[in-house]
Amino acid sequence: MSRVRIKDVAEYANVSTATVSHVINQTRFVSDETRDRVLAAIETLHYQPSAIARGLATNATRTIGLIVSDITNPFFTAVTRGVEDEINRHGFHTILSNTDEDPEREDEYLRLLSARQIDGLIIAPARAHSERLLSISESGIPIVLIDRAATGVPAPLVSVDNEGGAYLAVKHLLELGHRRIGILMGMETISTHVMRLNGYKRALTEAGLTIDETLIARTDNWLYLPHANGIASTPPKALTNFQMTPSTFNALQHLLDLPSRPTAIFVTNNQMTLGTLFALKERKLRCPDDISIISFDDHDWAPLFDPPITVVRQPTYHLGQTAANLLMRLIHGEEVEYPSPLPVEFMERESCRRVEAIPSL
Amino acid sequence: MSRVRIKDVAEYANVSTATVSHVINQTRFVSDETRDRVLAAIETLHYQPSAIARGLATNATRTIGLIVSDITNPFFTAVTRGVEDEINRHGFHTILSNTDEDPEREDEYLRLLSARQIDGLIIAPARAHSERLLSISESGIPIVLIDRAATGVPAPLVSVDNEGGAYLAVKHLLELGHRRIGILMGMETISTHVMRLNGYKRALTEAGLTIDETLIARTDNWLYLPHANGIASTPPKALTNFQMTPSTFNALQHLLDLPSRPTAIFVTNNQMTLGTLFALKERKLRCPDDISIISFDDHDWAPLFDPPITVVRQPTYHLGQTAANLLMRLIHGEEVEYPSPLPVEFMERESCRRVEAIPSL
DNA sequence: CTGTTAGCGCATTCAA
DNA sequence: TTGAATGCGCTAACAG
Repeated sequence: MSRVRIKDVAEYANVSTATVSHVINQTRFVSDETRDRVLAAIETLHYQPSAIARGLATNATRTIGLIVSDITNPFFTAVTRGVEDEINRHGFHTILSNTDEDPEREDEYLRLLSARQIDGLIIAPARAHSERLLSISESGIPIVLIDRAATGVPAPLVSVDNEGGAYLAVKHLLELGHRRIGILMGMETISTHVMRLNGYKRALTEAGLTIDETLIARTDNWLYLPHANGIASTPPKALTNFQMTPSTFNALQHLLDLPSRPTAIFVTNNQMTLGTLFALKERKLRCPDDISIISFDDHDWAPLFDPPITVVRQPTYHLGQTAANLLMRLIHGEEVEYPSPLPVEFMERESCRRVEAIPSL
Repeated sequence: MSRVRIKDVAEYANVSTATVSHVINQTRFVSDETRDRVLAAIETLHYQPSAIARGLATNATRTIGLIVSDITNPFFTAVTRGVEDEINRHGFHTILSNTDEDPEREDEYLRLLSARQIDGLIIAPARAHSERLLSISESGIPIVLIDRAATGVPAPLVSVDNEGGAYLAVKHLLELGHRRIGILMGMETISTHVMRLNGYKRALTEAGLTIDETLIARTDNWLYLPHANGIASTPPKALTNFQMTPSTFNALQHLLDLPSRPTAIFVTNNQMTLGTLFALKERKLRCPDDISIISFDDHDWAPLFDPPITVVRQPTYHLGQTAANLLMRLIHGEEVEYPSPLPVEFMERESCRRVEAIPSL
């Protein structure tokens, strides 16, 4: 730890602590001569100002909080990296927290972070309405929402065009001749999923189809597999009931067990896509021969799956960057206008096939 | 921000600030009556102690630093999650930094973190020897190394049995009859890769084979693809030259262009595995028919590749947990013994085939 | 059982 | 062009 304090530097350089402070922060004029002396002293003593003390004096910590549901979700991994890079570029630090979509954990983290006097917060809220988030906002700390909206919080939202992206995906399936199109979606407490459902519905409606509620499978984002399944080293997600019920896997079984099975499924995030592929494998269903899959959110390995997955890609890293950049501007007291949704990109690969005849109903 | 200070609580409860502090920290006896009064005051005033002020007074920030090369690498993602969970369980926070294996960035982050007076540090060092890491260690802040060793730093290392795992992998290939076995490895500045190379060599030597240097392909961990290749939304890794040269892709070309091509390749981490699969695809080489692949480090999607990849799995999440747990004990002043490497697990899938005849030499 | 008070290391106002 | 002195909010002697 920096055992040498500003006082030591001052004595060594034969100036007051005020002067040392001012040369460090360039906050008032100091003659070349004394400045050099101070700088030299800092150098030889290896002086390193204490961020803590500075924080107490200035009421600014140069630290921001980042709250996501799970860093292990590749979407948030990339977002986090984007935030990190941008934040660090400004000489700030990021404190990371995972909520696992649990509102209580979110509350706890919000409490802890505000005690830490973070200078700003980037959050993918676990639910649409949070009292604590509101009160943090009211206390004046800048907030940027990422990926998901929160009601009542006067903060910019950085997200993609979820409705439009979903619309694109489903439209693609329609154009390939599909008529019974299922959707596998996450919790409707999350605005993102609602938007994607909306896009799905709009595409179907525009095509003159009616919405069949049995084709809408809901799941949480977690546990895409009945466990003990021998796959990699992810956190023990199966630990809480909250995370268990109902898994992607189960939700999908329902869809596949339907008397008239959908010929295509729109899967609304990348974790559920994994679950879907596992489920198809277990049921020995071939994609795209038996069923077509299109997914929201791309990843590095999507082109390497069997088959390569057709997706709607979101600019994940850029999402994080944008949010961080916005937050920095808010922290610096600038006015920012609320950004419009970032565009998504359609990536056609091989997981959707053309169907000729409308399946018998 | 917490506008209400300890003084306000004290006045409201008609006690001294000392008493308030003591009921909060349970650091000396307080009568039930006054304690209740204080607690009530805290409640009604929504008092939230300032972590900053506390930090200045106690010289402890309840914050640790975590330095990895890239959170986007699924290995470090899982490790980070493990660290996070364990650290938060103790009421501490984690500050995250990505070095991209760049020693200068590492130095910079170390500097910033020590100015922040973190209570401890978990680091996957970018290189074996770091002066700054040494000096941080000497200044008395607890350090735990993760995944990789660093010379001269008196800190526990939490890693897996890299040598043994590599040995296992190569032994498997040998048992399947392979004799020309290539290795695709990362930078030798990282101890982990050296250990894996050692395991590779030991297996070959024990089998009575001589080490063929042309079968050893070295690469950095980055950029597993010539860019503009239309895959997901990872950070712009191609931005620095450091990260570009020589990519997995190129290193692999060399191996595949060999006059007598290896019949199997041991790929020493998951990022390079992606690169390998892309390269095979581009060369229209079938795995395992044309070439067998075995990889160090598992991931959720490995079973879904075509073919499912045989791997040596490491307990990534557990690795992070263990490191964090160790660090907490160091922070609390406990003596800890240096842990032995965690065991790896062999996961046979379908990317390695038996070869009958020894290929003509 | 509880209160007074002196720092923690820095930034900053007021003076000079 | 620079110093002296005060305070940021809390903890922890020391005192009672």
